[in-house]
Amino acid sequence: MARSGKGLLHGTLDTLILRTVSEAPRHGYAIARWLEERTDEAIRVEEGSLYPALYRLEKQGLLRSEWGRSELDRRAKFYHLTENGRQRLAAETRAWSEFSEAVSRVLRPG
Amino acid sequence: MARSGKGLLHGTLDTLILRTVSEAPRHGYAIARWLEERTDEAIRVEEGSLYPALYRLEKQGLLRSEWGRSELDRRAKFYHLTENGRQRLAAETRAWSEFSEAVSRVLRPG
DNA sequence: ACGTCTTGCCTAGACTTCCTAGGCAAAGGC
DNA sequence: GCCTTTGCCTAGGAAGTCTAGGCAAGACGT
Repeated sequence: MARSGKGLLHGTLDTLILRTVSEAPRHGYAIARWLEERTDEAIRVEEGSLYPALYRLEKQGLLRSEWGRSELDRRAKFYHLTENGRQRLAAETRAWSEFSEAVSRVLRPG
Repeated sequence: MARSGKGLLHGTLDTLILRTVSEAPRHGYAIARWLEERTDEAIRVEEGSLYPALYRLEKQGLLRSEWGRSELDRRAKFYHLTENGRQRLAAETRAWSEFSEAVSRVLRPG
C-alpha cells in the first residue's frame, strides 16, 4: 500500500514522465504531483529522482523545455514531448505491457 | 519482442526467483531456464544477475541451498524457500500487483 | 583423440538509476 | 517576523543489473 516497493520504479520512471507530459506540457513539480494523485500515492516520485530524470530525457532529445509561469504564477520549467519522445513513449509502453504480462504470468499462482 | 526492456527487471528479479523456487527446489541454471521458458523469452536472466541475486537472497535468509545433482546428473546447487522467503514472496507479489496496476493506470491512454 | 557445445557455478568492474539530504528562492498565511 | 508551500537543483551514496570474463565436466561428432 502506497509508495512503490523499493526498486520497482527502476526503469519505468522515464516512461511515466513521458506519459505525464504527453497529455500537456507540465513542469517538474506538477509531474510529480500528477503521478501521485493519479496513482493514489502508489507511486511517489522523489525530487532527487525526478529532476535528474528530466535532465536525462531532455539530453536524449525526448523532451524539450522552456521557462514559464505555473498556475500560481511562479517561475517553472515546462517540458513537452518531442517527436522522438512520442515514439519512445509508444515503444516503452509496449515494452512495459509485455514485461508486466510476463511477470504476472510468472507470479500468478498455479 | 523478447528480452526485458532495459532496466525493467530491476527490483523484480528477486521476486521472480523466489517464485520460481516456490514450486520446487531448483538450481540456478534451471531457474534461469524456467523463467525464460515460462515467459516465452520475454524475461531473460543473465547469469551475472542471477548468481549474485541468489547469494543475496540466501544471505537475507529467504533461500537456503544445498549441493546436489541435476537432472543430467551434474553437480548443482539447489535452492529452496525458507519460511521468511515464503512470506516475502507473498508480500512482494502484492507489492508488484499494486505497482503494476498503478503503472498501467498511468500508461493507459485517455 | 580432438574440438566444440551444453550444462553448471562464480566474480570483478563498469554502468545506470534511484534516493537521501541537503541548498536556494519567492509567495502566502498567520 | 516566521513557517509552509511551491518550485528547481546537486552531490554523494546505495543498490541492482549487465558485460565479460574464468573454471570444470559431460556429451557428441568426426
